[in-house]
Order: sequence, then C-alpha cells, then structure tokens
Amino acid sequence: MAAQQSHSKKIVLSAEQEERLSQRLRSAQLRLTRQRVLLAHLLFRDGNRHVTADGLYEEARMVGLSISQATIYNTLNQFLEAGLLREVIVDSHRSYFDTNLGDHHHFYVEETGQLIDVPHDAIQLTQIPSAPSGFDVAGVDVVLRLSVAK
Amino acid sequence: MAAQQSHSKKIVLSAEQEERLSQRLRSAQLRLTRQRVLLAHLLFRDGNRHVTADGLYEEARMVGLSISQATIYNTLNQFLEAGLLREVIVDSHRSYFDTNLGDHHHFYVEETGQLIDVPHDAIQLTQIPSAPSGFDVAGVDVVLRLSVAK
DNA sequence: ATTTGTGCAAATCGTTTGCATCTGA
DNA sequence: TCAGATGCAAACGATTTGCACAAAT
Repeated sequence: MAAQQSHSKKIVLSAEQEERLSQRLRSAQLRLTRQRVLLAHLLFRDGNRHVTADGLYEEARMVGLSISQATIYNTLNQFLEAGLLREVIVDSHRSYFDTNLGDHHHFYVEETGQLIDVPHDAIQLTQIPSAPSGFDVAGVDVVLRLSVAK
Repeated sequence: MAAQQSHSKKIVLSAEQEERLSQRLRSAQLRLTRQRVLLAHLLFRDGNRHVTADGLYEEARMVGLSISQATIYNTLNQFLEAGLLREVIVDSHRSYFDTNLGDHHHFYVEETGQLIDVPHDAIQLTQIPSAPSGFDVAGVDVVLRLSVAK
C-alpha cells in the first residue's frame, strides 16, 4: 500500500520558511532536528492537510529525507502532544493526523482513505444531549461517510 | 487488559431463547454451532450493547464456552456482514461492535473505553453539507467524546 | 558535556489466515 | 456424507520500544 514513486525532488527551505518553522517547533519545546524541521515543512507548508504515518513516510523519502518509520511515528506523536496536530478518528485500523486545529468536521471516503475538511459552520448541531453526570463533553466529532455515487 | 475473573457461570438457554436465536441465525444463513449460538445469546440477550472482540472473548470464557480468539473475530465479522451487528468507530486501535442497528449516535469515554448510545433524536442535525460531486453521503456519525468531570 | 533525538530491529497489539480436524445439516 | 466451522499457531499490518549511536544545546 506504499505509493512508491521516484520523484526524488530534494527540498530546500528558504530562510523565512526555515525561520517560521523554527519558531513553531521551538515554542513547542521541540529541538530542531533535520527530520523534525522537514516533516514540519511537509505538514505545514501549504494549508491544512491530513496524513497517515505511512503516507508521510513515503512522502518524506520521496523528497530525499532519510528517516525511519519509528521517527515518523515518534514525531507525529510529539507534534500531537505539543498541539501542533490533531488526530482524526475515522478508521479503526489506521490513525489520521490533521494540521487543521480549528473546530471542524470531516468527510471520509472509506474506499480510498480520503479525508476532506468540513467547515464547522457547514453543520448545524442545534441540539446535543448533556453529558451523563460525572462527565463533560470534551468534543463533538461529526463524520460524513462518503461512498462513490453510482 | 483482560478482565480476568473466575465467575464460571455456565449458561443454559431456555427453549424459547434457543428458538429465537436460532431463527435469527438461520435467517442470516449461518449454521447453528455451539459457539455461534452462545455468542449470539451473549450479544442479544438483554437489550443493546457494545462489545470489543477481546471483551466478548473474556465474557465467553467466563461463562464456560471453550472458544478461540479467531472464532470470536470470525463470528463478529460474520454477524457484521449478516447485518446482525454494526461497527462503531471511535478509536483508531480497537474495533467496537454494536447490537443496536437503528439510527443513533454515541458518547465515548476514551479513558475507560466505555460506549453509550445516544438516541437519534437527541441530536438535531439541522444542516449538513451535500457530498462532493461523485459521492453520496452514506452515513452520518456523531461521537460525543466524554472526559471525567473534575 | 549533557541531554535529547535517531535508526534499526525486535517487541507488541489487534486482527486475519492457512490448515488439519471436527461437526451440524 | 461433506460443506462449512473451529482451533491453533503462524502471519500480518500498524504502532511502540530498547538500545547503541549521533546530533543539538
């Protein structure tokens, strides 16, 4: 299931890009290592995106970063803890990570693993039950499952 | 993570119970084997419930059924395919199965793995976006994530 | 110099599969 | 009888971990 292509386009970051990322990682108490900076670049470069550990791994090697799967997992989890990423739960076998930290929901295409953001206000939840006593509602996730139209 | 207790209460089904279950399995084209009948009994005995493969396994052995994990998984998947169960996706590492086939939503307590049904009409979804072209919305899942109040 | 991160391989967890053996219809 | 079900163990895929080495502060 690994998108194995050989576009070994090396990535070079501009000074500003490098700087912006550095801020971000530093303020998350994370050391600036080659792999973290490049993964952060891949993740935060252009707008919001969704990744899978395996997907990010393939992408990283494709741009010429020498990195191990363990580091991918460790890094994603660190970013998660640091609040740089959010997890999206739509599949019971794979973890998805989302760079969009705002309040929003998702479309999910099971067949392809494709995730699409749904803006928060595109869904009107006019009534939700209160939490059972002893609990608080910590979050409301809405997943619109898509299937290919026939 | 295995709730290991030794309440080896053997289960004996009444004639009517046996009969009701038999109908159900037969109409799903499933043979009446000892393990299937007993698992079905555990699942459908009292109202709607949620199980995890491991949870059901522990429960089955606790009531004295000799069964393997493989059979638990196979059976759950068969029941799923046969439409006797539904899957609930709330955790990216574990699969949950729900005997409630109706339209409804869930509360989920991550710390304990507890799942609680939320009636369909307890949540008012007054507006949902239409599917991107080429797709249909096959389902809408709402998960209210609970945390222990402090 | 010290602390923290990295790569690798081995370990783990949930789940699936192959195959020889049973068992229900 | 014999297709289909079961148990076991091995295989699997995703993820985590232990440890020696390397790099960042």
